[in-house]
Amino acid sequence: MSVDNYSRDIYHNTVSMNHHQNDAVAYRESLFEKSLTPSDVGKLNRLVIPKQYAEKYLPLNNGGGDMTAEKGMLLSFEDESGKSWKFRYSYWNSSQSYVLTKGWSKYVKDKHLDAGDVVFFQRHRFDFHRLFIGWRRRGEASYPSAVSAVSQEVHVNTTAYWSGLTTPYRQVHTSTSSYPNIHQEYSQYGAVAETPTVVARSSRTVRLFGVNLECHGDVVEPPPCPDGYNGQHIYY
Amino acid sequence: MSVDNYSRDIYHNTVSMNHHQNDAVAYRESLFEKSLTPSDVGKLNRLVIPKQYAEKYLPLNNGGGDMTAEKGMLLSFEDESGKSWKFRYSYWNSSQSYVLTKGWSKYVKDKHLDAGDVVFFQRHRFDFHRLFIGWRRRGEASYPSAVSAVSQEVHVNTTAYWSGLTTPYRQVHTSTSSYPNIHQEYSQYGAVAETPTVVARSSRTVRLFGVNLECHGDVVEPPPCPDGYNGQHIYY
DNA sequence: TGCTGGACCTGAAGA
DNA sequence: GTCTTCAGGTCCAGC
Repeated sequence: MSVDNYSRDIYHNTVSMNHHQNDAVAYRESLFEKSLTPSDVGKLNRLVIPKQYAEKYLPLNNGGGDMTAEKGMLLSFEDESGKSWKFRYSYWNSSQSYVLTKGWSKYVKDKHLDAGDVVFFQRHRFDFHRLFIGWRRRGEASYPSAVSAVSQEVHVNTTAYWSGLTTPYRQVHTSTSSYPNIHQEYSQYGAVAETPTVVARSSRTVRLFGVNLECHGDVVEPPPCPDGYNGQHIYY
Repeated sequence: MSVDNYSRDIYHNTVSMNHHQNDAVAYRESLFEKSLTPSDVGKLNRLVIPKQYAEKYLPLNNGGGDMTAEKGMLLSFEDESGKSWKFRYSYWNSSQSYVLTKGWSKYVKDKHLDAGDVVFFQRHRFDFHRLFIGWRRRGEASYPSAVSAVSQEVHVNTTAYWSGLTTPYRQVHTSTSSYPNIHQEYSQYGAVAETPTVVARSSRTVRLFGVNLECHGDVVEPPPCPDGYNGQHIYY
């Protein structure tokens, strides 16, 4: 059993759940979102990830000499229904850009996404290995979507203490940890394992996957996506 | 220092120079020329090289197991001002054609080329690694252009002896020699190195880059581009 | 075959 | 001016 299966939904019974959600949504934190361009939903079958977000939250170079960086990697994201979506994530040297390729067109079709619609990305607040993807129609505020509604709720619930963990991936992960979700299979629906392996041991240290993480109070960084992506790319 | 730097312009001071030229132009020999199609100067950003000339003078498969053939290669051409132009040169299986892609559109813009204009390609008579590119307006004879004027002059000066070297590239180059100009930087303007490494040693042998080349008198081949390209692609 | 996706390229726009 | 980003393209191998 993988470490992720151990750690899934450890707060399932300790946090009030929004009835729209199936899986510890209160512990998702927003990373970034993007208003989809015509190309993102067209025949190019790829999503360009704005470089600033890619390098901050979805590093290809996995903290060290990981060879997967060259040829890209597979990332798994859970959607609002708990379904797992796998996308190939890579860097295109020619255009100096980060892209989701393989699997992206299926997602666009499944959700009937159009240009101007918004996709957003989240991760588990404590388990950075768990990534989430959501979407909403263009023009909609973020609350009508169930997932993003809770995303808001999570934001409200964020304490000053935990905001210290809202840092770019590589700042809290050592080079020895493998990248989130690569080639990992998640169960189709909500997890059931409740054996906790993430335990808050003091006000300043969290043991996460066998690693003690210091949560420095002096790390003051705004939440990664507090007000959404003020996109330059608005269509319609 | 590369072999090209050694061998550049070794005849600079031994041959009368056309005052329009900057760099041993008397030793350029025409390879082929092409009347540009609308596509060649349009948004496709590529020049189709007629297959017969491509295979004769710009072989992608560099005489052996060179891996650069698969992904194409970078070729450098000097223009009439001595400026170096790099083009990606490759073979498109889908259309069974040879093309210059990357860099081509810049050249078209820089020279303000239109459909019907003519581009021509030359190489150094003794140093096949040096390639040249030139152009003229549609309808112009080849003499008004400085470069092509000298090209004519060179042709006149060609002796029966030297015409034995006017052979397809692969006939005089072994598989051990790397391809011309790949990733090589030329100085922006005329070369200054005058140390000769090309030495005529007898009436039948030329030492070129450390290789003795036999110049058989019975090799009778017409000059590669005696009268220009009798193009099928004439516009206007 | 047609479609997906992998790698490449360019032009426009902004910094 | 130059440099970077990225939207909108290309070709083509594989399925």
